[in-house]
Amino acid sequence: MGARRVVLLADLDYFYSQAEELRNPSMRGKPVVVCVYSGRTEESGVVATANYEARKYGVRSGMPIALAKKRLSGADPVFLPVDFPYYKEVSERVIGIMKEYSDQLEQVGLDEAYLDVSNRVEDFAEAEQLAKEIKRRVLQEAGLKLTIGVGPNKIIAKMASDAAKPDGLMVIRPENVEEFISPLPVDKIPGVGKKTAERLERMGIKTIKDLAQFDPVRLVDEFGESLGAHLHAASRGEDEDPVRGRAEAGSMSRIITLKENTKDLKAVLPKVDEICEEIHERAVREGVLFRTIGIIAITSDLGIKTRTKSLPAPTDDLGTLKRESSELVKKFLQSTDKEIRRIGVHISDFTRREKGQRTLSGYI
DNA sequence: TAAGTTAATTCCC
DNA sequence: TTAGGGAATTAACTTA
Ligand SMILES: Nc1ncnc2c1ncn2[C@@H]1O[C@H](COP(=O)(O)OP(=O)(O)OP(=O)(O)O)[C@@H](O)[C@H]1O
Ligand SMILES: [Mg+2]
Repeated sequence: MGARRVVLLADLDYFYSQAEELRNPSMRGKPVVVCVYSGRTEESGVVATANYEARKYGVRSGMPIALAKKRLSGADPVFLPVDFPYYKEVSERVIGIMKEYSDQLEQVGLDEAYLDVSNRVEDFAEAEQLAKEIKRRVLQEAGLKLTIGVGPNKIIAKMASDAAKPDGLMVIRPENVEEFISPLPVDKIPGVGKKTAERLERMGIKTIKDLAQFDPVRLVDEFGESLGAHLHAASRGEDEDPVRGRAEAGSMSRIITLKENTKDLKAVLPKVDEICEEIHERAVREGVLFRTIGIIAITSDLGIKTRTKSLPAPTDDLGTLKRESSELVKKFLQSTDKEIRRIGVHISDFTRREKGQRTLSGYI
């Protein structure tokens, strides 16, 4: 029961930029920056990712495009818009190769996958050889570099990969877990983001060593049963979370940036209608019915607000989608004084539309 | 009081 | 100071 595991985390290096270099190899050696343009002004938007040539100049994911341009002036950079369908295609080729190495594969986003190889290897030395083979094959057959972390669980595999990138391989055996994690800052623990790291810092906890020495009862007190226990276990390098395949896509969303911030419902509703039409078209094309409708509003202070409503029955009716989305936006604007910067619509709680299935359409 | 449902948030890529 | 996807937690409410 709960036999010791060998878990591997494979993470493609600077993925979107690397995919672009694959499509156009003449860009290799130059800084390549993949951008999400918002359309508000000519250059508004952020960097999705940048290759390591660009990172040398301090360019990072999430950085405004204008700042990246400034940092790269004179460095002969290439700026490209994101192309999700292409990255998805490239990703599928890579995941296909990895699936040959374990039937326990958990994909995370487009560029990462956990593999539980406990049944395929005898020890960590063998896992290291397997990881080398995966790296070799992904490079030969898909043309991409990646980093692999190997450990006794998902958290350690992930932290090993983070420490080894780019084009790296790091194996952390159980007996080396403590020395590996102790000196690292707490925000290197997967699941500890900005908010949690700030709270820990206020409690005087900066490194994982600090966290390991802290009274677990007080952690649970502070952070609740789940996060408190997770923090304590992680500080000791322990993590039982299994590698498991993820379900098919269960939601669709589309969010846009408005030309100008507004609190005027009449200015937002036409956009909401357009977004609903796009999402509806995709839902019908993919044959899904949705039972939950939501809106996402990013306010001028960049706060993220969501409002959702569950329907009495699944539907794919456009009128219902538009009515409910509009209603949620209207109620949101009535509940606040803030201006809206970005607006989006979200559908979820899918069931597949079976042949000839009918729905309660257009209910009120 | 327990169990299910709904809505909002936090965190991940 | 972006987009689109996912998992998990938690609080509040409903129902049995
Ligand atoms: N803030 C972001 N906004 C939009 N897309 C992002 C953002 N951060 C990461 N991504 C996209 O997700 C992909 C995977 O993210 P990840 O954190 O693995 O970084 P990466 O670009 O692959 O770099 P590396 O893994 O070498 O550090 C990236 O290629 C990237 O383009
Ligand atoms: Mg990556």
